[in-house]
Amino acid sequence: MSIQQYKVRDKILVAVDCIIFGFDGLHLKALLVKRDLDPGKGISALMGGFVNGKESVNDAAKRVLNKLTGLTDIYMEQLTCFGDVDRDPGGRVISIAYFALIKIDDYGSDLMVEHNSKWFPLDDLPKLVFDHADMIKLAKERLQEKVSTHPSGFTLLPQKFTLQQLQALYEAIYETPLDKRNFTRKILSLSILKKLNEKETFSSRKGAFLYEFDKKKYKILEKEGLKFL
Amino acid sequence: MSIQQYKVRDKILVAVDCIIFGFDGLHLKALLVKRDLDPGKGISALMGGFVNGKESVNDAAKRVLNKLTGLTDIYMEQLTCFGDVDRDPGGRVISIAYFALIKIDDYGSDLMVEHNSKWFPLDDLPKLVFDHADMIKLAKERLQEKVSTHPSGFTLLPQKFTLQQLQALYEAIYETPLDKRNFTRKILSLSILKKLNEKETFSSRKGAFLYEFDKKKYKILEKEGLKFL
DNA sequence: ATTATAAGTGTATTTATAACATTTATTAAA
DNA sequence: TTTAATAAATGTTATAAATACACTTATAAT
Repeated sequence: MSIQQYKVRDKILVAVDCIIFGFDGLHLKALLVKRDLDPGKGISALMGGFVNGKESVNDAAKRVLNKLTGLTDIYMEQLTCFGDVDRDPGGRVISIAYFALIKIDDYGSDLMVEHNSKWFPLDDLPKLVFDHADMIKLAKERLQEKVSTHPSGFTLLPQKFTLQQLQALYEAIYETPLDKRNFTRKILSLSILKKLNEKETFSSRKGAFLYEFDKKKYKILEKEGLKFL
Repeated sequence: MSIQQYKVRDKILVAVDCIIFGFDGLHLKALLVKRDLDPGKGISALMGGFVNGKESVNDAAKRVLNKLTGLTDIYMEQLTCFGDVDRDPGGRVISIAYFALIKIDDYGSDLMVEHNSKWFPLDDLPKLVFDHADMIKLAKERLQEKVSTHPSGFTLLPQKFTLQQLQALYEAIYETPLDKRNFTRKILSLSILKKLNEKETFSSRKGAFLYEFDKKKYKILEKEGLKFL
């Protein structure tokens, strides 16, 4: 219900593109599709779509993400707007980029076939359409900042995880090795992990204790501001 | 020169809005105008405008900012996209918000008359149109993060400034008092300030030494990542 | 019983942050 | 010319955080 319309001006196509991060225990990965329309048909691209007039930009991003993954309640936040005039040779399209973090195992192989999608390690990306490589680069930087002050990274791990998995995740995100003792001490000192009476015995004979993120405790500590690593 | 056009879809009006920060030595302020078109005519608002089809979103923000201030080379960065469906009762308009930092003295009173603009302390803002209050709130949070790792704050001060002015600026941005000795030691330890052989004697009998930001030194140290406060 | 594997753990050093009060330079007024 | 007033300049100590570094332990497979 508009109370008054603006006079005719340059309307612009608005798209959303999603940088979807996953973690396989060793490498940070991005989920890419083969673009199914020209320009750039057949080239690797981020999952994206146009924002329609009746939905918010955030909702458009959720819709696109849900279409690709079938998942709802995905951790997602807006990255930035890419607004260069010639970024898309198909027309004047600005794109609002979002980055999302999902558990790589939640994304089934049937969906990969259906959407012609594939995980790529961040350090070995294929050629990408338009400015999508810039988007991924920026998203990675934002992810690094984010996980240093927020527990968002846990979203990339299974619900139950070992301290070594968590460390491997931070090492992959920061692209730097970390000292195991210092890492363990630091992360446990935050007291936002719940140690379970379960071990994962897949990767060692001794077995490593599993932990869970303790959301309640975190909510209490959040206000004062935690520093992760 | 498009190589192929997308088929007709929902095109959307795209606006930019600028949160322009200034510092008067005591308070952090935002520059606001009286909106000159409906809806919301006469109500306080951020300076904004529509993005036209032939300019990048960033260029649109620069244009709008230049129109208001007459200034070029302003420190500015994109904040985020505000994309709710009903955020603007005048129609479906998404807005890319930018925040800018200027020296309050650079903005002459003739321009204030011409644009019906005025500085408001952040803790005493008038009623604002649409979601502009949210934009300012978010911009302030981003500014706090920004100045903790980048020397952007200097952009709000005169080129030559005293350590007390700099401290007052950080106190205003963080909304918290800081210890003078600790502040001085910390900021000087970064060695990105050049002490001048000049004193400013306006606010004390003894006079306080003036300093300048040393851009060259900063560029060298930047890579390793500085932590300001 | 032995071996192989990754898990789990402690200390000492360095660096950063935080808390805290007096002296100094200068001008204006007595 | 002394005195008073004002803000500038300055140092130390205590606490907390980050870093560097290597051996012991639990378990399953042989």
